[in-house]
Amino acid sequence: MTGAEQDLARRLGQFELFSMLPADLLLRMAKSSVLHSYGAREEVFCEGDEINSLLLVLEGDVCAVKRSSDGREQVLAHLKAGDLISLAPLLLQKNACHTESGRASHPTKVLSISLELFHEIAESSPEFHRALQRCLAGRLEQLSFLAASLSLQSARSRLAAFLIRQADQGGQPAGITQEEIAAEIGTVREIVARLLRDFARAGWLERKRQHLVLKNRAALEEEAQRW
Amino acid sequence: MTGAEQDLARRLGQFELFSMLPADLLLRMAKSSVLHSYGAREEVFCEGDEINSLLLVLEGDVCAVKRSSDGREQVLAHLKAGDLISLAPLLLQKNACHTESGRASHPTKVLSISLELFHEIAESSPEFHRALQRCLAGRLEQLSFLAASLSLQSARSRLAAFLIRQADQGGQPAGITQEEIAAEIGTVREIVARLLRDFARAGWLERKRQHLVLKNRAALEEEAQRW
DNA sequence: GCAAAGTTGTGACTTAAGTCACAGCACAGG
DNA sequence: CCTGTGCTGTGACTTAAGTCACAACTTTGC
Repeated sequence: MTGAEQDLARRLGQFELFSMLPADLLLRMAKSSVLHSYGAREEVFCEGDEINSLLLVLEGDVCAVKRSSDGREQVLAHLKAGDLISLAPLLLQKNACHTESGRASHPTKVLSISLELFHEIAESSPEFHRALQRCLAGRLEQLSFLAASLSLQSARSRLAAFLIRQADQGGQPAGITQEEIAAEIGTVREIVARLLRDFARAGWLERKRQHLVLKNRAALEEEAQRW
Repeated sequence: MTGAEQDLARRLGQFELFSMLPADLLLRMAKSSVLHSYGAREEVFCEGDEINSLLLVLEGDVCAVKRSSDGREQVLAHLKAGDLISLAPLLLQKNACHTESGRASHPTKVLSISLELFHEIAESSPEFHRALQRCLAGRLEQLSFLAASLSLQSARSRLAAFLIRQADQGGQPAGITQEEIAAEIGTVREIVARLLRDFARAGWLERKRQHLVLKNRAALEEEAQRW
């Protein structure tokens, strides 16, 4: 038993999903797992691939995306530290496949854990079941919101909402290209560019290449509320 | 103990979600529950209302919808016999509110069960937890698909896909208005009318007022595959 | 420092989607 | 049987969104 494995086990125990698991189980997970590292924009998994291990995001951020034949993408979820990848297909059947593709949006570390161990964990603790449920329920709410906003809101409102969300999380929206913003809000790069220009002209923000500074949050919030 | 209650308990036990529960628990559910009936297009619950009991669809079909301020609707899910209503918010916090509105799309019976009893059930059986997870996971996959198709597919393709789905379930798509189809596929009534005309002109279906007869399923399927 | 690759800005254009208006149809209930 | 009410069909129009083309600007790597 190495110190690194104990360290990893401790980190696992800090994730909400695993916080109720006994130390020996965490240690077994740490021991039997394999670590993968990905650079920004690198493909982590691919729609259609068979799921042959449980993938857990250790750090970074993986976007779950669906692609159209003409190369457009829609981001459906962000999987961050402590999140499990392709959880839904995994729970629905044995020998499941990824139903989305995954791309690291930042440098990311992903832990690969054997499926047998996952099923053992799943059986072990009712608390773990509750945590899984909460996790699924949260994603369900997020996706409901996304689907509704794609259907009922304009690209303009979705962009405003996205900017607000970004600002709330990571300080200022930075290090993200217009192409990526487009994939988040369900449109194309040019539309994002034009809308950002509109917002800038209205004095709501300043644009400095991948670094947007919000100047009038209230106005953006109002725009985001339009349904 | 009346015969009706025993009968209800038996029906509950036939739903996948409750099939693992002991007979006495099913009977307690049946006894303490209240039955509500709704006509077609009647409102069952409303976005923003507090969730003060567990709602279970006994028979019929409830659409979970979100509305925009200008009166457009997007259907996000269909809750059928054996499905629980507003499950996600319920699992996420105490004193939760409905995050969508619900409208019966056919005559529908809904059972109202006390939240305390629900929590007791939830604790009782690990099998129940697994069933809940599968239920959540299934809805997650459906919503991912919906969000992706709203973003990446044309209204034309979404309509074709919808017609195929309808045909696969309930025989022929019947008893549904163009307005309702529009809410399903995320567009407005006139677009549905025009697209149906196009399909009819191409000989892919026949339109007879709420009764569509598919004539060329292969062509529709191909249209539905366009991404 | 320069070439290459990626990112952004923008005008001109096309097209899908949505809006408006209104006529015809069907069928439910007096 | 007629009359209201809701559903459908459709043309004309507007607008949001998407496409294309291209110039300019940044960053990266050699």
